[in-house]
Amino acid sequence: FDLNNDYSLIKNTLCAQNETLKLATNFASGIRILNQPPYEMIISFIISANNNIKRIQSLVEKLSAKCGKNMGEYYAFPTVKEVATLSVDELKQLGMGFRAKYIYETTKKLENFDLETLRDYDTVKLLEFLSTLSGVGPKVADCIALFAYHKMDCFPVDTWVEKIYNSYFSKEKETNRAKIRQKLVNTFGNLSGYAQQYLFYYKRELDKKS
DNA sequence: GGTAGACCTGGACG
DNA sequence: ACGTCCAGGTCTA
Repeated sequence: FDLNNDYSLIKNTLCAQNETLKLATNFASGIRILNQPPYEMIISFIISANNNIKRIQSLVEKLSAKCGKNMGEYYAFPTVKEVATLSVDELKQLGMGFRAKYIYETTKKLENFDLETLRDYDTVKLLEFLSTLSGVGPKVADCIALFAYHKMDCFPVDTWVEKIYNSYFSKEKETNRAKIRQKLVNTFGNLSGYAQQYLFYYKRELDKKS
């Protein structure tokens, strides 16, 4: 948890942006941006591509059970060295599908790389590096930068954000996610990550009810 | 440099 | 029941 940040100040700033943010911050008031382990985020978000949340969770658990440390009640998310012992075929047997190759290649590349060194990078450099990993595109790179490296000037644009943008932030329909990202980051600056989280959960909850 | 299609898998939908 | 569609995108042509 990043308890050092003043969330009430952040919320007030975001509220002032527009009416949707006002609703979103009030609704999802308990949101916090976590600092998750980089490798775990990388693999988890590679798995998330063109997948549904239930299956994403299931696959993460299967991978953990396959090669993660037994913690008694559960299995820890495996280290890069542990995943590196698996073949593409074994990853496919877990149900990773076309992502098996991405996980394999990315893990091989990171096996002898210290992901902590990336903490010194600025956001642009970090995204640039992450994008070189197999299975990591713009959206996944943003998620890793935000959730593992706490880069708050990132705004991951997924299908939900695209819907939100076209519903509340734009008159004309925009499908180019790079453009959507650019506009949102221009709007929210260093609070982009927070805005994304508030809007994301707000929209998802909104759709559940209807 | 920007844009369609394909892509594992399994739960939901008709 | 059983084919079709779709899901927190990325890769390739």
